[in-house]
Amino acid sequence: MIPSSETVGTAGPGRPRDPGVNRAILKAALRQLAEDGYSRMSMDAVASEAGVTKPTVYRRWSSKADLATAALAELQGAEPIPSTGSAPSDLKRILGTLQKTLFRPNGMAIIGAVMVEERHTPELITLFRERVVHPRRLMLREVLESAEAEGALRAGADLDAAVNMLIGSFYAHYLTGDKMPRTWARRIVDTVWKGIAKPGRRRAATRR
Amino acid sequence: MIPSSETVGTAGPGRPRDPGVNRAILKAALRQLAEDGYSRMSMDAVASEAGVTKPTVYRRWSSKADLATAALAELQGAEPIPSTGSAPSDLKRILGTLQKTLFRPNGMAIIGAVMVEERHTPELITLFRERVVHPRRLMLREVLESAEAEGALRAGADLDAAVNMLIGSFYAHYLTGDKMPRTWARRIVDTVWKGIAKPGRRRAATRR
DNA sequence: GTTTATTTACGATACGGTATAGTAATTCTA
DNA sequence: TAGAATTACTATACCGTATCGTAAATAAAC
Repeated sequence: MIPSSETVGTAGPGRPRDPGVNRAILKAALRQLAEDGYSRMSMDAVASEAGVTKPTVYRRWSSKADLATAALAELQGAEPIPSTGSAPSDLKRILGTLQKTLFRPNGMAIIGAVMVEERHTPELITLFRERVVHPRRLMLREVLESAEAEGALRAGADLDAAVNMLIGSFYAHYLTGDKMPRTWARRIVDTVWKGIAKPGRRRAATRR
Repeated sequence: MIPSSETVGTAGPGRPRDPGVNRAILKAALRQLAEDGYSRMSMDAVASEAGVTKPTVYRRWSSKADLATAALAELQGAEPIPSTGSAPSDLKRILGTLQKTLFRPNGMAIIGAVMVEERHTPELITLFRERVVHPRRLMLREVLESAEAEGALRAGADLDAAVNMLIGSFYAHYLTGDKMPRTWARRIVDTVWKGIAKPGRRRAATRR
């Protein structure tokens, strides 16, 4: 467990820190990390974009890697999505928000940014996995497991494969460079669901 | 259409170029591109690793971006895989080689490298799509279409979704950081196939 | 056919310009 | 007055270019 490396401002004497400065720095760092990647993200540019100067940044985070991981840690995992009672419908909603997240500007670029740094700055992808990848997978996994518990899935359905297919199809599509159709989430879930659900069963009506 | 930017050595008088030098430079460039990413790849380091000096590199490629795209172009698209007659079996073989390609050292890192440069050096991802992404997708697509022509798939099967799921599941798995099981290709194809094949039909025996 | 000039490739080295991470030295402010 | 913020700085790295000398091949002169 890596302790937070952010230098805490003690509440002692002297001028107190402006909490807005922290937020501005992290926001600028995250934006540059996503748009330019780690190695092009510069402490000068982050400071300037945040409206402060470099030593102000270094007072809070001791290095560039430190700041970058702190910025990544700001990424919140997927917000919980209320269940609709129907597994395919739940999956579509989860993937719908995933689609919005990934395909807004730089939603996908941050994945490239942490991937390419796996060798030089492995703490980035480690944290990204903890904060973003695993929570999202868990949401899908839970929907699938509860469907399985209700007997909706065929025996031996490969839930792990299903999770990877649901999420990975977005990545694969992104790499084509084509525009993502708005019905994408529905199409993916429909196809995956046919692969894991009990056959011969009328498919539940799906809301939308 | 971008013409090859490599400076061709005319066969006129003068000392001929050492063809081994070209290969060594491209190999070093590709390695650094994959391991370190584009912005950390340096012309100094490439030259040194290739056993030449910088002007020798610049005599052949006019810029760093030029060299990087030339190195990427060396990536050959998937080699053709002979058909076995059974679509699921063909898919498994294609995914099997994909698995070997992606999960050998730096097989995945190059994807991150071109992704993160989409803004600064978009020609990298453009070329990568042409040379690597599209050929691979086409192979899968062709297997699926011929299965469809033989009436093996259910009506309205979403082939595009299937292709994305087949490939994307690898990417999604990679992002978890877990080891890839050796049976992965089989599991993915099995699940996808159930989602697109005609139901009620005894599944063809799959070789292995 | 031998010799000489010409042309190109390459190594080694250096340099200009720019950019970056991180660090004093100094001023400001609660 | 103590800590926060700024300005100025150091050290380093990199891209791209230039120079100088040498190796290897062709073309021309004799």
